Amino acid sequence: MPSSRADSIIADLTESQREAVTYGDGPLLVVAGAGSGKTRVITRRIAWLLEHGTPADGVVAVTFTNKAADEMRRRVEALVGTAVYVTTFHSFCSRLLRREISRIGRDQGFTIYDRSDSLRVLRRIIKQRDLDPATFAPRDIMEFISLRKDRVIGPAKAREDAYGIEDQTKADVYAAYEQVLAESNALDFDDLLLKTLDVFNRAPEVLQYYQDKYLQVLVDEYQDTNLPQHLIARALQGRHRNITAVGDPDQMIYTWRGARLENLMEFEEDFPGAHVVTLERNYRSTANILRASSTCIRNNVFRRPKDLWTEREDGAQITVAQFRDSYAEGRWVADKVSDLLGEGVSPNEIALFYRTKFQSVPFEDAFATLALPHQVVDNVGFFDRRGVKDLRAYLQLMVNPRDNEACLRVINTPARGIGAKTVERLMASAGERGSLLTAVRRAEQVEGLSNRAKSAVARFWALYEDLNAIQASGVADLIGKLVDRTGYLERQPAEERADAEEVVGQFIGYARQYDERTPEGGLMSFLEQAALVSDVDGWNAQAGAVPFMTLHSAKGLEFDAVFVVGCEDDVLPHRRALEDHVHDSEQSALEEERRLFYVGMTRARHQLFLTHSDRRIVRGRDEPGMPSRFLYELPEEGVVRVLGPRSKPGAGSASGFRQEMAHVLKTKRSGLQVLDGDGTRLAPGVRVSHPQWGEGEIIESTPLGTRHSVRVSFHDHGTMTLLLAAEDIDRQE
DNA sequence: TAAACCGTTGTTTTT
DNA sequence: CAACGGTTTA
Repeated sequence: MPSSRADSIIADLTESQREAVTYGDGPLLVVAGAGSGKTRVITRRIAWLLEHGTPADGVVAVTFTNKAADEMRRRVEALVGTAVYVTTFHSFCSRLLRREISRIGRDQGFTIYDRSDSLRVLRRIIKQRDLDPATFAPRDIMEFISLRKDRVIGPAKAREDAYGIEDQTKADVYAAYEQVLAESNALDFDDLLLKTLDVFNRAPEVLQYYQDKYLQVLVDEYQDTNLPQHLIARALQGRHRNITAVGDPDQMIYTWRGARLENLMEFEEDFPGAHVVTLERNYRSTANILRASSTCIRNNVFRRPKDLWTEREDGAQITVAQFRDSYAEGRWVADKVSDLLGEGVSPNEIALFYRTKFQSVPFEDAFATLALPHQVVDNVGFFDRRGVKDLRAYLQLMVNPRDNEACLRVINTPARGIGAKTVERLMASAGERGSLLTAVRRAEQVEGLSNRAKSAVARFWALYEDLNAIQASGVADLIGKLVDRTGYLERQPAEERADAEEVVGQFIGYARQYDERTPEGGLMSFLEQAALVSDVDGWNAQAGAVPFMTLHSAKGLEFDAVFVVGCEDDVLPHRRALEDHVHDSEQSALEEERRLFYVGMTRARHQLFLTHSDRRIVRGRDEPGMPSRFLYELPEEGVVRVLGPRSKPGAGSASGFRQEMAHVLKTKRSGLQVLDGDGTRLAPGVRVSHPQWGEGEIIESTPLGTRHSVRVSFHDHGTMTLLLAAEDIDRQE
């Protein structure tokens, strides 16, 4: 019964896109090259299914990030006016486990441990067992465990498979780690997937319920799914066998996290009778960009050959530019972006990608200097900051009193006289079964505690009860009251106070957004969301700012103009990546790095810039760098190579650099004093004083995230552009 | 107990 | 150059 709306869903699709969208029952694999309309196919297919009788709540679509899920939900809703369940594997599992985890003898109030929580647990176990920290570094053991969890190998099997005493010991630590997490009623990221599989295995009726519920299962980015995710997808498609997997082998970039290309390459064996549709026409990029990226990726040997084609024009040439150092690189990129903005390109349509996060710094400085709007996409970094982690731990402990990790974190934060020895005795008293918090409650009976310690612990217990009694109108309100009652800010050391205030303020702001979006949400789901955020989730695509992000975060996005910076050997490809033993050979590790480069290039619609420097600062050291070997793999045609200025900064500004030299100050202790008004306002006309440059007047002030880019005309030293954060300004008394 | 000090160590990517 | 761990000191 194709309605006219159903017709319009496929009206503007090509033959092969239409084939994928309208395919009937049974497993379907869509191998979709970069820019071939993958997202379009998946959203249209959902719309098509809904128009052809599938009820809205019979669909589950899985994407890679929450951001992508929101976007897809929005698009489907725009097409057919119905909301469907679009989620990530981890959110899906977490939500499922909140309902079903009792089936495997666990409690639904579980805490989700992130990597740093897991590392703390491991550190404790390692110390407890007196293991040599050189052979048994927490990171190494974490890797050992995670590698096994990605392959659905439990501690017992790990122990069996262990070859040599070292792996045996690691397997023992793995077993202990599992026990500690169970005692704390905590799950790590991998557990979310594994426990879901456990539930499916141990309670077939639960699996059957979900199989009956989800008549259509769609999974995006299938090339980056790991074994547990593959098994979950396969379990869900159960009897109806309606699964749609979409992916591109050339964009597999998560081997180190357990991604298995086999999930995609052997799809037809895992899902017998599967239909395969291949999309090879690229609609996104100019012919130059497509040619360059295809030429490069063709160097991968472990690859099923695929030839993307386009009917587009050659377009602008790709620029490969070389610089003296990363600061020159930053200035040039900022200058180019400034030109693009001048030509009317929206800042939302320009992006900057790098291999590693720390590479953002010189670019942030350069952009700030020219007052160019930009946003460093690093959500996870925010949730990892100390203040946020502390407050989250308090909240977590309220939801899950057994969470020993959270308890350990907050019991003496801020300092309240409960030292390491006291904590140790409490832990000993809690023993195998009871939680640390139980020991806190019964501090009176704990042996070996001084009266002073006992009363300090009793005060902490009173505080905990007090926190639990808080009546709050929402999560933001709750956090606010929590900060008050714990004295979190007041007891912060003076120099960290401003920093902590800012972090707390931002966290409350985040919670307020949550309260507004999900008024019925509740604390547990807030914490869950906070635990499962990804970097790109925090990026506002409409913010009018150029996003800076890692190549990994860039997957699935597209922009008019793209800058891939730091294209140097040891960075891209990354040295550590080539040493990684997750890969079975250095060759395959190199190929993954090449795919990463490929992902970056293929994000660009019209303009692509690839930059590299001869020197860069690594760990405070100035180190030489060679052009990335990938740059030599680009074709001659459609690529122009330019050399940045060789001269020292400031000494002549040959090729279009801004004449006015700007000084970017370190964010701390700039020593700038505001002489007018309340001493904090950074508006034009306000007089300021600087220890080095004397007095001046603000000409222009542009907010840049948490900072301000401020142009100041100094009476004796001309115009400077300063990058200022609130704590940089010495308030006048 | 906690603050202050000092030396070592490490940095890839992230749900 | 940070961040963290371990030590010493008040």
